[in-house]
Amino acid sequence: VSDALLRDERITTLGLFVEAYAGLTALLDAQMALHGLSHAEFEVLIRLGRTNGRRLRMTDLAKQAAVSTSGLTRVVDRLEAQGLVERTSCPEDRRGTNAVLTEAGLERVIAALPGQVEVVERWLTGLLDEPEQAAFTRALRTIRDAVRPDATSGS
Amino acid sequence: VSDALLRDERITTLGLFVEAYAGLTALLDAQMALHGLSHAEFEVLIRLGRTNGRRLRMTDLAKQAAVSTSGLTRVVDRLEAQGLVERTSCPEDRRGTNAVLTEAGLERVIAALPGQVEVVERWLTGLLDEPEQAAFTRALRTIRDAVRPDATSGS
DNA sequence: AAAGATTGATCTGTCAATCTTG
DNA sequence: CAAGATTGACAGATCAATCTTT
Repeated sequence: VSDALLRDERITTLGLFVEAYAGLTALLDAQMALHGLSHAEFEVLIRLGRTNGRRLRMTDLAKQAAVSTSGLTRVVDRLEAQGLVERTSCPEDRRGTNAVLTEAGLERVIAALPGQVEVVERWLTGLLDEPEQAAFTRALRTIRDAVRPDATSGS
Repeated sequence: VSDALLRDERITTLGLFVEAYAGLTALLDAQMALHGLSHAEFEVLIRLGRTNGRRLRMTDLAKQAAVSTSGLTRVVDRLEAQGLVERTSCPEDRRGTNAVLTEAGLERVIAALPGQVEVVERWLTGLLDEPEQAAFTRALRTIRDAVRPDATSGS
């Protein structure tokens, strides 16, 4: 059996991407755990925090956070139980539900942010000089725009 | 409450990283599913395929693939049930178990690779010109080397 | 006692089915 | 009937506990 593909350059790039992501998120998750948040919970809170009115429909939030709608239902269940998010029904479309960030939710995510920034600074941006950082960010944005056309739904 | 951190540049970079990764792996996973493999299974098979003797100890394989040892036990259980991997006990240390890639396992991962390469080419390398690709790969390697010091255990 | 591997309990996410509203 | 959201059943991974070998 020919196995040249096992060493293919593009597969190597993919491997680096996967390993860098896994290593970095392990550090980020450990940091977030100090503030009682999981990756998925942080993802939801920060997206609500950045939105006008600090609220999004469940469906839009699910698309942005790249989870299924049922997965989002469960994340929001947990966040609501902690008082970090509230559900309110959409006035203009009674099928819909808005997830709304509470004051406590905003405080929680803001409390977690300095630690997250520190990890990113130490293990990512701090390892690259200015032009490298710019090139890296540009490449990521190019890829993101291609593979996640609906990542900004509702915002 | 001050919320300037919500728009911090480094958090934005992190967001791009997470979204690019999520979008890309969704495409890769769909492609791999056509060959009956999950992400974790592919990860294990390709690492065995690249190793001398096509075998690794469970502990080393777990470190490389960034899963817990119990998680690896379960992945190898499934792969063994499909005949893609075999367990053999280490001759020199009877506590250890080697996971060995079978001929069928090698064929399976090689069959899946062209599709993976195609996805990477189309949604990552193909979107960047030569110097951008080189810079992107270099940055990823820098980050990976920092955050995953044990990613090459046993090889 | 420590290391390698596995197992039971549990947690988190998905898919398919269901309920409500448009 | 389609869209938004939720629920039950289930798949995949982790942690803590256990067993064997060093």
